[in-house]
Amino acid sequence: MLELAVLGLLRETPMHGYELRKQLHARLGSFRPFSWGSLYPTLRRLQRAALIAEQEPVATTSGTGWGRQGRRSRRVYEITAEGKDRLDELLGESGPQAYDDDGFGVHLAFFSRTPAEVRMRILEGRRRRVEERRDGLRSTMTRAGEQIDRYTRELHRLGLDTTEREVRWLDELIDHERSLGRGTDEPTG
Amino acid sequence: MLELAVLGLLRETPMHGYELRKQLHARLGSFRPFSWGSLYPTLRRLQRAALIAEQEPVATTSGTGWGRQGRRSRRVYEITAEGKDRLDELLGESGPQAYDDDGFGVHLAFFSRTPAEVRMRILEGRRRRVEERRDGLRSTMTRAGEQIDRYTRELHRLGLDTTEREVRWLDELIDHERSLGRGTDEPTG
DNA sequence: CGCGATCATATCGCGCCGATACATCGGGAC
DNA sequence: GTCCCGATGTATCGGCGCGATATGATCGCG
Repeated sequence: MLELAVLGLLRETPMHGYELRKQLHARLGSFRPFSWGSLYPTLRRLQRAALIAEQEPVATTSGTGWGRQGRRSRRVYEITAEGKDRLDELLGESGPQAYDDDGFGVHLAFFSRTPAEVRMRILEGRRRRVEERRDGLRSTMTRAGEQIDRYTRELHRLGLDTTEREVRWLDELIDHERSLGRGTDEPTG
Repeated sequence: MLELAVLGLLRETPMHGYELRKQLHARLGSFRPFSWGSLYPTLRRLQRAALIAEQEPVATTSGTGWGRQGRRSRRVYEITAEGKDRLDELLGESGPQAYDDDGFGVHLAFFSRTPAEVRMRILEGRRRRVEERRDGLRSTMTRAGEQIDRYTRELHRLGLDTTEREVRWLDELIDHERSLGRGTDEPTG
């Protein structure tokens, strides 16, 4: 997940870790609030795998590298050719992890780069997933409605409401995707 | 989190791992779908810490222990005295992890055993948390509404709707708690 | 000139997940 | 009768992400 997010951001522009995390938060908000403890190890891992590379300090004419007013150590990363391939590979996946609670938000945040038919598969997979959850909640509430703890019942009630709304929300997105496919709509960035 | 859930269930009745997980799902549904890879290691850990204990096969009168038609190896666990203490300790906590996305559902599923004033603190903490998230989404959407990717905007729209509803839902629960405190309502198990 | 806030990187242990393996048992197909 | 399938049941392994925590530079403010 973080791998996809980092590669997706670095494809747009080189950045250092701190900035990366701010951008991540701007896009994903609290859907996936990655922490430092994930980010830095991931950067190391991606670097070792040569999917990203650290830009050299680049001594300027007057040059102490980072020097002058630049921060002492500020590792700016850029995506490599292999990294781009890997990103495309990740973007092309539409398996369960692509519509998990965890993964769906991340994928959606980089949907513009995702091929249209993969987008469709992910949205439909997510829809199926959320429907399952909704149906499970419904049957639990109706069938065993009597013997369930009050608080648990409330929790399920909220879950039912949430899932119903997400299904409707997904339907809107799917409709929009379809209309894009028919060329009816302008693909507004 | 799993520790709390397992101790909470075993306090009610002894069970083996498989059954434990089914019960967990019945209560938590997809709020916290714990996997085998979590459950069994956790049982081992709790057993090592002597918070739970494995019941002996107990040779019956006709007795081959599990034998006859019983499953070959079916480890039935029960909570120990230390386990009960630990459960009370966990139930009494109202820190951040008690109203995290992850932890809140689990706590709520065992709210009946939670002291009333702790319940209140958890509900209010959760409310504050969800409000923060809601406000963050609002400002992101209004302030940077123009330059945001369409899909990201949709994601935030769903999040905003969800958080607004959860706040209202929490208000209902809080009201109910307050009415319980005033003794107006029957504490229906 | 000192001080706190922000910027910035990093590490460590641990909880949890997904995949996978394996063995037993009940029941329906044939 | 037997053969296979699906449910029951336990278990492990690698790896990811989290929370806590440490450390230091830099900036703005008084």
